[in-house]
Amino acid sequence: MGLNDEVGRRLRELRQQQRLSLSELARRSGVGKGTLSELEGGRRNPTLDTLYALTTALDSPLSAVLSDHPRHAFEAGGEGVSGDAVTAVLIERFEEPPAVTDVFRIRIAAGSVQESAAHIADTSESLMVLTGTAVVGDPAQPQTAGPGEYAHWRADTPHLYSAPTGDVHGILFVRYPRAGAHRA
Amino acid sequence: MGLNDEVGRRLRELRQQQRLSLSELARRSGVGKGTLSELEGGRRNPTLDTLYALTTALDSPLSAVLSDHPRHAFEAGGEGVSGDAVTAVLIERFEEPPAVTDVFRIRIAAGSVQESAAHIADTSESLMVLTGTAVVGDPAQPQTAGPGEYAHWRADTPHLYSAPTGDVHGILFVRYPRAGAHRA
DNA sequence: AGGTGGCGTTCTGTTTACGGAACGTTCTGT
DNA sequence: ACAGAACGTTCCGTAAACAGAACGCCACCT
Repeated sequence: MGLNDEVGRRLRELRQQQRLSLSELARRSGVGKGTLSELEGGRRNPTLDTLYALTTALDSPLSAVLSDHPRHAFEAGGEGVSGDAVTAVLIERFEEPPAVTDVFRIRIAAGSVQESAAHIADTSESLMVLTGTAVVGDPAQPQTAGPGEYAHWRADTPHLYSAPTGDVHGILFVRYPRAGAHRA
Repeated sequence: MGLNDEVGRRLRELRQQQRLSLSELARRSGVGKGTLSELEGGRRNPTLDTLYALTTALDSPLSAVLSDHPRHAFEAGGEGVSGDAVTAVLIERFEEPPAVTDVFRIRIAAGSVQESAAHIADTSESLMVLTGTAVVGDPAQPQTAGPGEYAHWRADTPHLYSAPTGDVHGILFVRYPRAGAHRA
């Protein structure tokens, strides 16, 4: 049930869908046909270059051959249940001398509450809600933001994310100083 | 030109986002730290197993590290609201029954002023400034927003975008009622 | 100060993914 | 029947990806 079995299987499927022989794909991609044979059989652990050469020759994106695991846990580790209450994917990162801003596409699962530990000093977060109603920020004085609304809070203290009434989608901004100090 | 440079760069970004040291990530993923160091430097051609071990330890999907979607989608993304002074690329669109929200990556050229005509009724816009200082909104009472700050204005009247002191980068939200009949 | 422990890089020996050659098989055509 | 050619698999020498050790650096101890 290896990852390489999976990738090999997909590779073979893709090739056969295009009515290409193993030899022909090897020729077009520049990959040795022995390599390709063992790869499709899941008996090899391909390098990125090899995968890229093959998917390109198959006119497919790399993702066509990788088991797409579209889950990303936000703020994993730390305390508490880092479950699937909040998922976030980085879509942009801005760096300028004094600070860095990360822009995430975020989803808060319906009915869930997640508390996040403090980040480094002078970190702040902002949320633009796209759909749903979010309750976020300081646990003592949380803010509520609905579709099209905006919230801003300090993130150098513990803070929470929750979606009491239904799934929330939004864009989250995390802004923190550029200095590289570590906290305990 | 390397695919491996790109992957290495993303890997490092992801790791730093999570405030993990190289050594710590190596420990958690079971990947040798020498390997990880050279990988982040683009001096290696990682195998699938290695990539998977790393992205799993980073709680990210494999695709987060493959130049496939995340950032190239922006460059490829076509639809823009472009004038002389303002360039914008759509990065996300949310549709829910009452309204649609478009999320743009926006740049306002230094020293420029652009006025936009009124959009349809009940349209509003919000801007999160990432770098620079923007002056935006109602021409009679424009708002100023610096890095990390936020502005919101009605867009069903003429409104302006300007960057008096230097290039401005940000994320622009345009929210408008859903086209067509009002359905409950 | 010396010591301790973290960091990221470079070095080293082992393992293995690679391209290509050699192989057995099957399917043409003459 | 026998080429001839294509197929996919297995073999082989080489290049390189790997884990881990050794290194130099810096911060914080006692």
